[in-house]
Amino acid sequence: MSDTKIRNMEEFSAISGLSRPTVSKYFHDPESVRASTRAKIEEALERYDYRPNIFAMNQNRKLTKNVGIVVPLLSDPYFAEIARNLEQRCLDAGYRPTLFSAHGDPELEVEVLNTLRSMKPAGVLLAPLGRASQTRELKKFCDDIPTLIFDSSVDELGLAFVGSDNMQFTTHISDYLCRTGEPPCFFEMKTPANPNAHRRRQSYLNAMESFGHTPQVISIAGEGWSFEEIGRTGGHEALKSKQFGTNTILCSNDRLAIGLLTACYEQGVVVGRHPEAAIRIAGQDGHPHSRYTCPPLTTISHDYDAVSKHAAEALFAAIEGHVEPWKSTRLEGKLILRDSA
Amino acid sequence: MSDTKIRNMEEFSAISGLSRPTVSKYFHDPESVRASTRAKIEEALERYDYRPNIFAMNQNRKLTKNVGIVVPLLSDPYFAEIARNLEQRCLDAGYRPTLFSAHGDPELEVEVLNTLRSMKPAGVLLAPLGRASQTRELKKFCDDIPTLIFDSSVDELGLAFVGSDNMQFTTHISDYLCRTGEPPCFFEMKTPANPNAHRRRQSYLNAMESFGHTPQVISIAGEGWSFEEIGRTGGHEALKSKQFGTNTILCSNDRLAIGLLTACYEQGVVVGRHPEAAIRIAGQDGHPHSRYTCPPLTTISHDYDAVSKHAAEALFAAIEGHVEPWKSTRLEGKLILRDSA
DNA sequence: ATATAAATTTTACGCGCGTTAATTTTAGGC
DNA sequence: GCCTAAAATTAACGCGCGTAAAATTTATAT
Repeated sequence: MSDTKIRNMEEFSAISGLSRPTVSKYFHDPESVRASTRAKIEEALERYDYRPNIFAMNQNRKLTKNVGIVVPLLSDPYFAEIARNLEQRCLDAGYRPTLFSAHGDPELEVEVLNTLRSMKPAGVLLAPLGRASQTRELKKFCDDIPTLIFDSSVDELGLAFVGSDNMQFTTHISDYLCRTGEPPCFFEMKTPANPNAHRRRQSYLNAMESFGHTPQVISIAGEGWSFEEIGRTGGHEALKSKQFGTNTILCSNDRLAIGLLTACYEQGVVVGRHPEAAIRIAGQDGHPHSRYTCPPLTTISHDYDAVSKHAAEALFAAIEGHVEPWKSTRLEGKLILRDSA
Repeated sequence: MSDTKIRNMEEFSAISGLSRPTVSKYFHDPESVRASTRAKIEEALERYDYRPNIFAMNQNRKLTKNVGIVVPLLSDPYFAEIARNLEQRCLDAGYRPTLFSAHGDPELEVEVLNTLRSMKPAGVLLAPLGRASQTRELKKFCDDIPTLIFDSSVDELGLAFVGSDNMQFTTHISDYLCRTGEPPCFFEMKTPANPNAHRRRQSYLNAMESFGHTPQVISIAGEGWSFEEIGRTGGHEALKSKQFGTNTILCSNDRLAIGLLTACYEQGVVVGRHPEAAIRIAGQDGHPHSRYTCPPLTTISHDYDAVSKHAAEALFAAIEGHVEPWKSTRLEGKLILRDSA
């Protein structure tokens, strides 16, 4: 590795014995130049560590290789995990991913979208916050930039939607709970931050009806994304005022369940499916942490890998020109049986 | 809002009735132009949504406004939280933060650093993975780009180090545990992923010595960053073979403690500080999840806000030319008393 | 009103690379 | 060795903005 600094592509093409346009072509697509030429460049690349100036590169290119990944809340390990998965797929496909989080704030989400706009991304993978108020901004964004919506769907925006089949989630786990004990009541936030919650409640109601059971929904107060705390506080209240009509509680999501488990612990309520337990608690999401609660949480898990694979591939296909009509793909979850229910 | 598209700064300066260099100056620093001029620009900004092309902007500027934030593992809520905090501070200070995670992989960390290099960042906030093998690459990076190291220190690299006082952490919580019950043994990974673990073990040994107690360190096997699973597996083994010489266990970090709590649950070992409990467990870090374990985890918490405030301010000061000699700032943690110990 | 400093305008070049069109070289088949 | 298609070179322009120097205008104090 020589340490003479290469200032630009002009200099680099000189030392590799080629012309600048050829080298430029190489960086755009290594396969587009002759093998012997490619060898020359890659040899020079070994000796000098030159990298094209990305700012100059992206300035004129109609299509950059940038891909934006936007999640509503990165501190939620569920989104962190799926973002990591997507990021890796972008890298493997030769794109340059950039990660953004709205941190639960709709205004920040709009800010992120604007930042993204100025990066001229080839495409964006977006898990929207799902506030109705932002749909207009969102629509404008999707009109300008190839955007694939994942996790939670908003109208028929973007190229396509890929996410989990929330209906199937709730139906499946409700079925399991009904078959193995008392039919569940449903524990949720009155004003959920995530729109998937509505589908889950509805599926719960449908499932209970089809089983011939009376549904009971406990909707607790609380705003924002601190689901565990909301679940804990709401759980305390519900326990104290004996709102749970059955010994089985299906939570709208795992984070709420985690908070409820804490509330149960704090009130000395024993949770589990063994005979001495007072109640059963189940969640939904397959949250990375659900394995480590006490008792470990029975839940129905997103197929993280399949969701991100579908999402990434659909976006890349669209970027590369394979036009397809808008489509919604909803993947099934897998029941994970643990000790809590 | 008119919808005639502004193509570039030339056009924008025209409709705001000013010259391009003045407008350019404004975007570089709004305070650098006369108030009346600023008003004109901002009025035009209301009517037309023009944003300077960031690629063209950054191309020639010696110093961009980009700031890189690099953490070893974004799916760890501890890093996610501190990254969020740092990101906000960058935004507030007028910088453009970009978030990166090494996802626990040293090679990816080097990749991230190279990507960052090509972004010509004004500065970087880096929490290194801490693998000895990477220090050379890391040093080269720090030589070229103003880098502030946080969370875990590597030699005397970069502009400065800001992190928590791991010695104080362990000393303080050891002291608490000794005063309130049996002296603790120390539960850690044999080959920790994070170098802070070594300081914590040493502080534990020192603390026990100064209290006149015999220390006991249980080092469990396991590679990588799946601390909960490592803690759970190692916990099971340690419990079965009765390796814990006391009824009090201080874990090297909260994630390990969370895994150990699960192991205890699974073996029917009651954890807590009440009379019926068999053992006490304490963690270290103040992990966002520690509040919701069962029992809630007693721990000593990073001062998230203070760490990120110090780190961000030190970097901004350096960027703005306030040269200071290398300095290490280690902030104290706060004991959080909960039910586990 | 006048002087002076500060702000703005004008003019012009450069950054590093994308890209295009015309020209020349090269590789591979006959 | 010749022909042809493919690849590389040459030459040149443009992208959108940073920036510098000189000329001009504006604001503020006297």
